[in-house]
Amino acid sequence: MSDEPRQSASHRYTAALANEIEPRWQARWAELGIDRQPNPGEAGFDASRPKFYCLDMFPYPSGAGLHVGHPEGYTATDIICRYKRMSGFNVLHPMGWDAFGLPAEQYAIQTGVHPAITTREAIDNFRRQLRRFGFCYDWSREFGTIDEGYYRWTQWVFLRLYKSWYDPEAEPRDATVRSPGRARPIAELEAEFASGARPVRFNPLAAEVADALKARTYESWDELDAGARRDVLDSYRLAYLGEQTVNWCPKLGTALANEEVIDGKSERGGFPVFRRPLRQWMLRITAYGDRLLADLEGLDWPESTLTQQREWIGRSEGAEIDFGLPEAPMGVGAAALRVYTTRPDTIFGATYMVVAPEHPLVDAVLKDDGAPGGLREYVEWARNRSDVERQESKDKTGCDTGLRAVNPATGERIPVWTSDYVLMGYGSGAIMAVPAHDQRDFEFAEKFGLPIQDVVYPKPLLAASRYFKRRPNAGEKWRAELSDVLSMVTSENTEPRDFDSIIERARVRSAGDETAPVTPVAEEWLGLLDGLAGDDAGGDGARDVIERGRVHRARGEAFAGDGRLWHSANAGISLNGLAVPEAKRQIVGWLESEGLGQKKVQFRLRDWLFSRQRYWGEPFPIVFDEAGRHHAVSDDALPVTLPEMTDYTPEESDEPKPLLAKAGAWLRTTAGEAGAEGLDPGAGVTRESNTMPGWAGSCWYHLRYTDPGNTDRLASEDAESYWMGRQPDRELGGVDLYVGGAEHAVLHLLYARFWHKTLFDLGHVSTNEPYRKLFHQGLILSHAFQRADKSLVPVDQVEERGEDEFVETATGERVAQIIAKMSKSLKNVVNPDDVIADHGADTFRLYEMYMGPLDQQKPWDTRAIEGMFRFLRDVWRLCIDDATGEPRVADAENGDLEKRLHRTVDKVGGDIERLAFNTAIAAMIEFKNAALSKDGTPTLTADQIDRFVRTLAPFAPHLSEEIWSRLGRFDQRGSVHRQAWPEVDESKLVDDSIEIPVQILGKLRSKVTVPADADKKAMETAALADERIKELIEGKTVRKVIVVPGRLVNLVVG
RNA sequence: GGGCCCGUGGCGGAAUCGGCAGACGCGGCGGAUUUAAAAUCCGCUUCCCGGCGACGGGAGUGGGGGUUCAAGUCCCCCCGGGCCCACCA
Repeated sequence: MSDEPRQSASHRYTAALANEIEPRWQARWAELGIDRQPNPGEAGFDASRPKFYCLDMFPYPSGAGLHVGHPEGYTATDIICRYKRMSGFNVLHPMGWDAFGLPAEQYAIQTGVHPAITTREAIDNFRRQLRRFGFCYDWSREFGTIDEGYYRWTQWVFLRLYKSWYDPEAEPRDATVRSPGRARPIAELEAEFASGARPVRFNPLAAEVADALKARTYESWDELDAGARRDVLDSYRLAYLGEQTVNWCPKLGTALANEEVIDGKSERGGFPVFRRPLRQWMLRITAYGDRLLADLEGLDWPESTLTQQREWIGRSEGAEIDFGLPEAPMGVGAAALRVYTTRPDTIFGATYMVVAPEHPLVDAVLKDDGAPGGLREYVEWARNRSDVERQESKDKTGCDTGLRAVNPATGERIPVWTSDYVLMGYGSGAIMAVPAHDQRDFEFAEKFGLPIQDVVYPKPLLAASRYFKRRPNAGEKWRAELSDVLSMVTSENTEPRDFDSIIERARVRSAGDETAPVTPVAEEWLGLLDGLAGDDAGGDGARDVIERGRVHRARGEAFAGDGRLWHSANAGISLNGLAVPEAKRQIVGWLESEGLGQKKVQFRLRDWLFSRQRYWGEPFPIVFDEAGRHHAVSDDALPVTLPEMTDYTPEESDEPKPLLAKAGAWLRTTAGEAGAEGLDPGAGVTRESNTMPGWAGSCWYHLRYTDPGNTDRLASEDAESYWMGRQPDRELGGVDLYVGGAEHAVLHLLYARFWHKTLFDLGHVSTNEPYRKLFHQGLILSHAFQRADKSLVPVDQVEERGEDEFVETATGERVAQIIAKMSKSLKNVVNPDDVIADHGADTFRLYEMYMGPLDQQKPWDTRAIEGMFRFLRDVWRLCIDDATGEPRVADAENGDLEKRLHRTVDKVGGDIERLAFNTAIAAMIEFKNAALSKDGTPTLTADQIDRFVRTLAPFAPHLSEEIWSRLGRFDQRGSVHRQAWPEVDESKLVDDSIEIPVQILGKLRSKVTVPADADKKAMETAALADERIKELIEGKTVRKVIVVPGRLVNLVVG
């Protein structure tokens, strides 16, 4: 082997060489600090450069280590950051750890090892793996959310929420706020109450405060005692204690997320789970509902994410309506039942009402002796039913409460039922049921035999009638056409967006067959429409339709679409003949004038449940005095650290008991010891023993990176406003590019926006929105195998039998190869460490970027990695002599290659800007293919290698630096990663002459070469002079010539 | 059930603004080199028809229709796949 001639080529690019040069350069870069980015005011900061803040969603460091999905987004941002740095930007590109969380705690329960230990180990492993990729993070800014120096400020932000309220009338801080209102310190509210500048009352926006309390306005602040003042102020806080129904598992001693509850039992252990109201910390995110919605406008975010946020916020406009309860038994206590509806226009069709099983009215009825039989049993069953169960079975269940309400529009007495399809958490927990026009109400009414009353008449039929009227002399053909229209109208439950398109389709269908039969359905509808034709708004014809034409009902559906009202009249008001929007306006106006209801904006968004009964999270900076009142820990006393514990097993209990409640010595202390504000230092206090949820740390980490070591503030004003501030050319400030998975499209991004906005309102940060531009990388998938019954088989239990034939080893059964998510159980997870060992980090980076568009999901193909390795090997061979390891430099410049190089630089730069790394790499491969000589002679001058290597550097930083160094450039000018992006000579991008296609009737027939700047006339002349074209148009008339300068010529011949 | 996204060669994908469909890579086929294989290098590679060949003709971007001189791209309908939300009145 050793005498093999090619063996002398010992300087070839191999995996071994990659694994030698990569760590070597990583160490050298760290030593030189080339990825350090100084802050304003620090040595080495260049104020003349614009800034670029590029943020990756920081990982949760799991024990399993890095997944191939992590480096996908990280490589993309790395390329952009390196490119931006070369293009003259100050680049902030940090990395850290989202390290509080459940998995570490679960592991601690099993092993007794403190979560901090396992988490620190996982962080060290993640850091090692990330560094091996050569990412240009400024590691001097690294932190974890579990660092005391970090979560101290998480607690500090919580206290800002605790000490603030939302003033809907306050002037926004700047014009980027698109909806009124702003958070203000609660001290200002107190001062306004005390001075009489503001009427003293409970917070009208507080969901946790009873309506009766909210209705009252107090004479003066002095009238109230200290306790009452606290109650009033507490109702305004953005962080407050409120009741929320949760899934409570006594055996596990914790509340569970809905996903952790299956069939009413805990996922772990199978213990029973109960829905239980629990008093805990809530954040008043609903106060920001309008702003979180309105400020989405103007963000450069994926449309799908914007949509998801809008839907999650779920703003709807409707009305609150009071239904009288004249015969309610004593003890029910309410004279009216309040409902929320988005369709007040359908009130004439409200034939019964439904309240949630948790509704106070139900409890009131149950206290009464006259409660109907079975009600108690139903309510108990329903209240203990988990959300998961409710979702699994959508069969309607319910029970009559025996109460009767009065429909204010019709004056009729209607029954009040209870059912779990009405949720206590939305609106007022009660609805007016309109079974004719709401699918859920319809199903309920069908099941329990409740009356159904139509009041809205579908518009397509009105449109069809107009169409019919336009053709009074309709013959067979038109009848056929109309029958098609009608069959479409009646066969589709969706409202056609455009009636003309239906007509168009009908015309197309019937065009081929003039005698198309008139179907029985169409016949019926033609009859109905005949009756209707005389009067759109009403009359006997329309009434006939209403009575006979209950098409939707016949199909087992309620008609929920837009349309016109009918049968909607009493002595007080008539909605007959009105379209839905107008009918809504009229009925709400009438209700308001009668004092029976008013317009109401409702959000789907609920306040954020912020307490967890867990250990491994941020402790609340809150203590309770002996009277049970909460008090803030002062800013100076932060952080409140977690107590050491030896046993992480939750306590079995009937009452919710957080894990920290076991830490007796920590739990019970004095106000002085805890640093509590406004209490006698000797007073005994109990610490809040819940911890914050995993989301807390990720709500503001983008701010900390700007100044991670600051001990006085969450970040200095200078650093924060420089990195997060507005750019001269942009309306919005914030992070310039935020890249991460689409799984965070709602919760993380909504929570972070909320915190950021509060900090903005209070003057702690300089922008209204945290993330100006957002991008989601697509999932990286893998192969898996599927049996005929669709069950999946791990890849190690399958063998290949020839072309595309796979069988399960154990059974010999044939299985299909499919694309699936990587998962441990399928044994198809790719380990980044292995890929780097086999090919090097540069190849790995290139491969992941070459797989396809960054935002699409793509299957991992181990074989295709080879292609990227070959590319890098060829680049190496292009620049470095295999035998000597010296650079291969041509003396004279090849003009064609020079042109290509300029185009490549231009294309790659543009592609990076639009995150199209796959095509950028393709362009570089093309250049390599053109430049690589067949005979082994050098083709590129030193200057050309210099520029090409700079172009490749953001993608393959190690190989580029090595070639750069062997070219002598490192010694002369320092690292390739601190060089400028190669300049593009515009004149090199255009050719003198270009080949343009000549089409005849849109079909390519020939090509002609014309000067690049040829005008229309010249192009036309050249095209018509072409031999082939002349031949083809021989004897035909050229009717028209389409010339697109620089692109093509198209001849229209006839 | 609702919303969003996506369907292009054997495979991943390209076509950035309605203007030459299939760039680039993988795989495959043929050849060179080799005692041989691997590796490497060179060539071909959407399909169909004709031609020894240069080449010529036709079809073609899930299916059907429309707009246009021109459609992968825009509009309508249908089919298939994926993701998210899901009793929110």
